[in-house]
Amino acid sequence: MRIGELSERTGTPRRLLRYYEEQELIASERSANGYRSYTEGTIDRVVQVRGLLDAGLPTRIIKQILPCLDKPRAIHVEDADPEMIATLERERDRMTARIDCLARNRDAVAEYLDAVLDLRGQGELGQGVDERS
Amino acid sequence: MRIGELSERTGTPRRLLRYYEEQELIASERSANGYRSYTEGTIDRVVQVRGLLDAGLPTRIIKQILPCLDKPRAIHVEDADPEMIATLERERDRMTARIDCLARNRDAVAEYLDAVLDLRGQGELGQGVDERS
DNA sequence: CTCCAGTCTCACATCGATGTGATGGTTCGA
DNA sequence: TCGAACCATCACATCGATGTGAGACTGGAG
Repeated sequence: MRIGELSERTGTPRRLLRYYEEQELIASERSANGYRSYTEGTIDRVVQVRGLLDAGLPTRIIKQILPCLDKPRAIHVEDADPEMIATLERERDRMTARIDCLARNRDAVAEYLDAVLDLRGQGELGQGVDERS
Repeated sequence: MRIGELSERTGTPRRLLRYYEEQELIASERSANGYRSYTEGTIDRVVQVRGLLDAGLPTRIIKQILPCLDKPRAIHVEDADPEMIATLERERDRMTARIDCLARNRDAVAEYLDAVLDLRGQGELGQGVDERS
């Protein structure tokens, strides 16, 4: 498919698809006329990339961890480079920290929301509960 | 405490502490001489803010969810504003999506790492583990 | 053939988070 | 009293992700 379709199907501006390619997060073939041509698989890839970007990872890191996810069972010698391994371990731990932080705060927000919605349901919201105008 | 100590104890540049205050993510008193003065509690607050920033939330959103976390049991009438509730629900769901995405990818990275480290342990890699100088 | 929609590249603008430096006031110990 | 080490504000720079528009090519529909 060409860039317009990929853009529509992933909800991603063309500009960003070109940017992701420049950052080597996605790849494309070129048709005879120079147009980019993507495979179906690129859709999932784009979604994944955007999810990671949204979760705060920079393209530099995403580029490094993506190869581990494509070919879950294929391990390449160059991947075993000690530096790369250290990077991956660091990022794994950072991701875990992020997850914990997000989960804690998400739970707190959810709890708060439940409490507020409870009050609304009971029509107790006026002077109610914690009083305090 | 003053800004220097807070900076050291949170590992956060002074510049950013002032920025967070400008964005209303943290608060400070002012001493007679105009110096900022923080309470012990500000340390946790800063850590929390930085965690959320690192997880991809913008200051605008952090500012909105922080009040729900401070006073877990105190619900204020103004918080029950339908718009605010909608915002919180949206953010809660976005955070959940982020968590899921991060967890999936973190697990994949971890799995990959385990596999690579296994190989190294068994010396099955290429010509030689890492053997390297 | 012409028009229009899609694509290309390139360059500049914006936005949020962060770095850095200038300039000046306060505190404190040698 | 002087200098070092704080602190203050203000302004400008940077960096990554993203927006936007110009100028040119391609290809299919009318």
